[in-house]
Amino acid sequence: MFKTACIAALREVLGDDAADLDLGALLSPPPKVEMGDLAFPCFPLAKIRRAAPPKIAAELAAAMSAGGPIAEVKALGPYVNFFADPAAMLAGLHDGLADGSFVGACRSEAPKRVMIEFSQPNTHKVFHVGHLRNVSVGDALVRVLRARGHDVVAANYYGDFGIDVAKCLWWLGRHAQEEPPAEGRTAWLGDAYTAATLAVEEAEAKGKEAGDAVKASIREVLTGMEEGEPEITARYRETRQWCLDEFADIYGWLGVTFDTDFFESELEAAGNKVVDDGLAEGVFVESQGAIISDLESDSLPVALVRKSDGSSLYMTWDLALARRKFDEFNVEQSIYVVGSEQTLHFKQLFATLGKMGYERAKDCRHVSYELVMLPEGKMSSRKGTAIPFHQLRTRVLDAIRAKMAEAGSAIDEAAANKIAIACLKYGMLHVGNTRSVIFDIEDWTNPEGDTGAYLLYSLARIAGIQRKAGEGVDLGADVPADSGFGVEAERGLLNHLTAFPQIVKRVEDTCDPSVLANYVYEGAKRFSRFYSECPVLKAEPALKLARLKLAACTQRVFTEALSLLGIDAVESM
RNA sequence: GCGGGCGUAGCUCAAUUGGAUAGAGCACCUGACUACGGAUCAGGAGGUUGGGGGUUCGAGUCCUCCCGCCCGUACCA
Repeated sequence: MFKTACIAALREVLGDDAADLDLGALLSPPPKVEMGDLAFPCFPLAKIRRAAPPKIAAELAAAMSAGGPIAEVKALGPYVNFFADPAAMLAGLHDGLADGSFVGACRSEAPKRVMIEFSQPNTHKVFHVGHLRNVSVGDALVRVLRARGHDVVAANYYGDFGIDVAKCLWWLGRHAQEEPPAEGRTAWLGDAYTAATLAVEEAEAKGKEAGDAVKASIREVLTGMEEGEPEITARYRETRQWCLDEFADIYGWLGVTFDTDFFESELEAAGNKVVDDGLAEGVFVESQGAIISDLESDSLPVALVRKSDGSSLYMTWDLALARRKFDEFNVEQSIYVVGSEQTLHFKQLFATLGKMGYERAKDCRHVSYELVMLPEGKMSSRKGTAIPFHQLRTRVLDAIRAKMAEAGSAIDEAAANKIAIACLKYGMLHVGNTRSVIFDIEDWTNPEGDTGAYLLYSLARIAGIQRKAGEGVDLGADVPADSGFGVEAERGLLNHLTAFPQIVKRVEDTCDPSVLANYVYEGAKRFSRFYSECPVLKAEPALKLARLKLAACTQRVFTEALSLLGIDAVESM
């Protein structure tokens, strides 16, 4: 309403000069609240009107008058700055939140059916901090795209088969007397996998013969898995289930859910069929004894789809899986949340799907993100520096409980868990996808500063105000014009809250949840300033009403924004 | 070699997609009504945005050439 009023006012004074200008796009908030709520830059008019931008700004401002939602118009240098009527803006936001139109404004004009594949954990390997970034990003995207009105299928894809699994089982077979721990069995299996990998390397170091012997005995295990040899199959099924149970436990704790699960172990036959079909159709060709997808027309290197020994690869499974996504799930868009080291793989996958005749291949999207690092440097499961998830969880929880104890509050386990999750997810999400995340447990759980706890704290403070305000106030009532509402701290917060729908859209466009995470943090900063500068309960009735309404709006928007990040609010902490 | 990513305060990150004096947090220094929750707020100090050139009213952002780090580059996943 305010913005459209500004556009209308500009269009009126500009006349034909506005013909080629996208006024809505040019209008943007000034860097500081005291400069107004929206600004119009006059640079594009300089050529048309053949005058200096500041002069044009002054002329335009003089030609416009305040009225309706516009409280004031004035020129500031080369900009025309519009000031909103704060009470009207507050009323607009509050009513929009009450009748659902504000959140409704987040919705896309073109809803579609989209599948988001993320997490993709490997069984028989450690689930560690690094994997948490993928889960955080993927889950946030699922939530955001749903808020945008899309029909989202959240998909997981378990790497539960293949030579790596065989390695782990091979090692266990040789150390059968060792018992798995009660907690962290995935990590325990991961250790076995690592030990097996080291054993292979050691053997190889001794010579080709020794290396081949070890690899052959591992391959025997794989063959046993493929052919259903009883002992191997029993061990495989049991250990696989341990991993799936532990993954379920992790997702449960994090509040992450999937609509469908895919398993690598189920794609072998479909993969073979994709390759055979492709050969028959001339999509794939033979090369050096292997089957490839020639992507020269797409300026990409060839992609191997079947090894010369006849076995399939990662690409083969992914092609088969993509086929299911299109044919069985009928998705219009397919999103893959996978680390940036696989960028080439996905370019090749999408190009190959295009060659196979899937028009929607062009709407496939690889959401790539950089690695998680430790303050000491790269994580290495080899060196044991990767922090297994179960260990991470207890360490973060301990840090949060310690802080609660220090603050003298009774330790509320439910709240402690929510705060721990907020710290972890916010830490993973507030950095842009293209940059690596440095996981520093001290930093992330630091009670002071830019953390998930800070976000929850602002909500706890709002809840505190509301508890003391009681039920007596009718927030639906209008704020009188002379309430005194509208100082900088109030308008800064109000402006920020209003921008929420655009932020949600931007997250979809960029597939980068850090946009939203930073938005909430910035909002929490603005709320804290409001909180310290603007007493609510002690204010005069009219002003108190306005501030209570603003606090309520803040609560609604923050709660919604955090939920899109997969973070739950707490009442007290 | 080729392709992609990154480089912003001592450290960790932003910057509304080309706009006003490049902003936050940590760490350091100084303050805040016996408090609607101090897990907070205000202020100070800290910058040649890796470097050079270019595009234009205007560049951290776009083009170009260097430098540094990371990733990828058909029979691993």
